Order: sequence, then C-alpha cells, then structure tokens
Amino acid sequence: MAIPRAAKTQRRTRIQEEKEEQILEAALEVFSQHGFRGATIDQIADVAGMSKPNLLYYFRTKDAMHRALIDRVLDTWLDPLRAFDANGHPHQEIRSYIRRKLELARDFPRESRLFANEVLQGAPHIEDELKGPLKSLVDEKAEVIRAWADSGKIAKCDPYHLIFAIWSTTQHYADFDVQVRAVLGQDQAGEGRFEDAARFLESMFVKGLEIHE
Amino acid sequence: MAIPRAAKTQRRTRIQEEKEEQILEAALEVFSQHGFRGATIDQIADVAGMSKPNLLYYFRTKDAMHRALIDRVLDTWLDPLRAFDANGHPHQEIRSYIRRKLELARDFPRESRLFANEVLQGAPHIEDELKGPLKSLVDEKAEVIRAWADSGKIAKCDPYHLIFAIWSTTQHYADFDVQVRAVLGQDQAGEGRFEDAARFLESMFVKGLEIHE
DNA sequence: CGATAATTTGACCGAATGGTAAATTACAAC
DNA sequence: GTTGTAATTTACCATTCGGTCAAATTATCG
Repeated sequence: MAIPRAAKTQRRTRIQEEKEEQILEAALEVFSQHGFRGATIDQIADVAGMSKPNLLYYFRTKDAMHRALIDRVLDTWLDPLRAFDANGHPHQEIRSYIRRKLELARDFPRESRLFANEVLQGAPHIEDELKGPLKSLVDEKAEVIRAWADSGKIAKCDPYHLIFAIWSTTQHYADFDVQVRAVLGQDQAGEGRFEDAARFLESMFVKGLEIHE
Repeated sequence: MAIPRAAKTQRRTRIQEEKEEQILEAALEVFSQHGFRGATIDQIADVAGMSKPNLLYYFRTKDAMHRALIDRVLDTWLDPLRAFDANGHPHQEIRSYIRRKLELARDFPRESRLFANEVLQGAPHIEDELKGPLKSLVDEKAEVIRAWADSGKIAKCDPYHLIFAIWSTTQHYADFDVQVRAVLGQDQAGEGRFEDAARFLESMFVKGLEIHE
C-alpha cells in the first residue's frame, strides 16, 4: 500500500520512506484538528512542506491518506487494551490500564482526536474496524472482567460500560483538552493535570470495584 | 440579533420565527455531523428545505448561524450542572446529576456532538464561553463538592476531575454512539444501553465517593 | 383593492477545493 | 558520463464553496 503514482516499483528509496512519513505527520496534524471533511489537501501539503501535486504523488487521494493514517494509528491505540492481562491482579490491571490510556492521551493527543473526530462524525471510514477487530478485542477483555466479577475478585458490574467509562474519562484529557484547560485556568496550566487525573481516576475506579461485605 | 437582510424592522412575523427555527434545526443536524468547517451552507439549506439565498436572508453568514446555534444550546446544556444543589444530599445529588446528563445524551445527541466537534477542533468559536460562564459555574459547584468532602460527607477527591469524569462518561454515549453500538452489537441495539449505563455509572461513582472507615 | 414592506428565487462571482497532465529535475546503476 | 526511472513542479481543470444582486413573488395592512 501507499504505492506511488506509477504503481510499478516496490518501495525502494529511503526518500519514499521519508516523504510518506512527513506526509502522514502533517496529515495527522490537520485531520485531527478539522476532521476529514474540514481538512484540505492544500493545508496538509503546506504543513508537510511540499507542493500539492508532490503530495498526491505519494497518496493519490485525500481518502488514501486518511486511510493510511487510521491504519497506522489504530494498532497503537489498542495496545493498552491488548496488554490487559487475564492472569494479573484485577485491581492492578485496571489501574495499569487507566494509567496507560492516560499516558496515550498525554503523549498522543492528536491521535486521540483523529479517532474522536472520525467516530463523532459517524465513523464513515472505520465502521468495519469498529465492528470487527475492536469489538472482538473488547468482547474478549469484557469476558475477563466478567470472570473476575463472577469469582468475587472485583465487584459485579457491566464490563462493557466499565471499559467505556475508562475510555471516555481518559481520552477526555486529549479530546477536550481546550475545555479542561479553560476550566482549570492557567494557574493549573502545567502537565500536572495528568497526574491529578491519574490519581483521581485510579482511586475512583478501584474503589468503585472494591467489594465491601 | 438574527436580524434579516434589511436590518430595519423588528422581528414581526411568525414567518421569521418559523424559518429561523427550521434553519437552526437543519444547522444543528449538519454542524453536529461534520463540524464547522466540514459543514456547507448548501447542505444546511438543503436539509432546511429552502434555497441558499433564502437561508442567507435570515443568517447572513455561516458563522452567524453557528453562533446563534451555540448560544441557543449552551444554556440548556449547562442546566444539569446548575441544578446541582448544595443543600441536597451529596450522593443523591451526584446520582441525579449523572442521570440528568445521561438523559441529555440520550435525548439531545446532536447538541452534544455540536459541542464535542467544537471543543475537539480547538473551540475557536466558544473560547470565551468556556473561560467565562462555564468556568465560573464549574468553580462554584467544585466548591460545593469540596465542602462536602471536607465535612466528611463524601470521600476526599479532586472535584474538578470528578466533574470531568461525569461529563466524559455521560457524553460518551452521545458523542461516541457509533462506537458504543458497534461494540455492544445489534442485539443490544435498543435504548436499554442508557439504562445499563445509568446503573453502572451511578453505582460506580457513588461507591467511589463513599467513605469506609 | 392597492401600496408597501417582507420574502424568495435564479443567475452569478471570485476564491478554494480535489485532482490531473505534461514537462522538468534529481538520482542511482552501469 | 549516459541512461532510465523516481521525484518534483508548473500550469491547469471541473466542481464546490461562501456569498451577492436584482428581480420577482408573496404577505400584510390600511
């Protein structure tokens, strides 16, 4: 994939490697800020520091760029959930999962917003991924959580909604960053909010899942 | 505001009332789906069932439409937080707040997505509202929560992050509806997910805020 | 009714949009 | 260095975009 205009050669040069990297970086910047329809090729070309036709030499359409970007990012994005270990200590696994998701939100906010934009606008380009790989993975991990609940290791709860809650609370700090900053005020402007959030969320979820007689 | 092209008359006719209503309804539909930049006037005119120049007779620019829409919706959107009662029973107030926010997400998903799109894309049109009225309201209610915590009525916690957590978890069901549906599968397609979510969230937050010896 | 103001429309404009064609330049292998 | 291919640019095209204008149509009111 990402085959240049003349679709004859296999990826050879380091120059292709570099340019495609540049382009996807720029595309991430622009798509994550404006969504698919709001983003323009000219803008991406501008950010990437190359002419529009040159960019279109590497990705033939806006759609192709977006798809390549989604494909590349989706895997990384699901890593924390994959790392969720059925053999680990339940509360510790939940805690780690929250922390990892929060780290993603802090370190890769654009990736988070890329997905948020896409899903928010009806996920026209990734419906299959949602109903396929994503659902499968969630189903699998939900089963783990359910087993923990059934065996009395954590409180009984709906595992799907638990996962949704962890997703939403952590991604909030990437997707709604502007709002979070506005509400906290500039005195709280530093990155401390991520530590505060981690403390709050970990304790809230762990307490929420504790079993008291 | 919303003065027609010939800015001479005060709002007189019911026809203005009706048309502006039609337009804002259509604008909500389109803006909430594509964000500001992704939305087009033609599309809105189409959904509203009138010609583009006719629409522009009532709102002179795309910006004016968007602003009018935001203004109208923002108040409603903050109602649940305003209803948060300092004199109420803490756990019951939290519970009610969650429920009301969840009802908004269920009954007004487009309004939720309108804001989500706007904030996600950097809130270029509502920065003032965020830093002004929104921050003030949150500051006020955060103080209430802090007082509850200090007087031992609920567990000690960061009130701001608690509010963020309630916002994000509830709005998730509107903003990420497609994803939620995809993950839950069509067997869970009915509106039951809102009841499940309510049960889960209320119990999670209430337990998370309980004080055990 | 008639007049006056409000509403609606079709034609249109300049700029931006996604994308193309062809020609030119850089580059790697021999 | 020659040659073939990869990379880049200039000029361009059709469509869509936000928005205007003047004319036509319709409502309102005395």
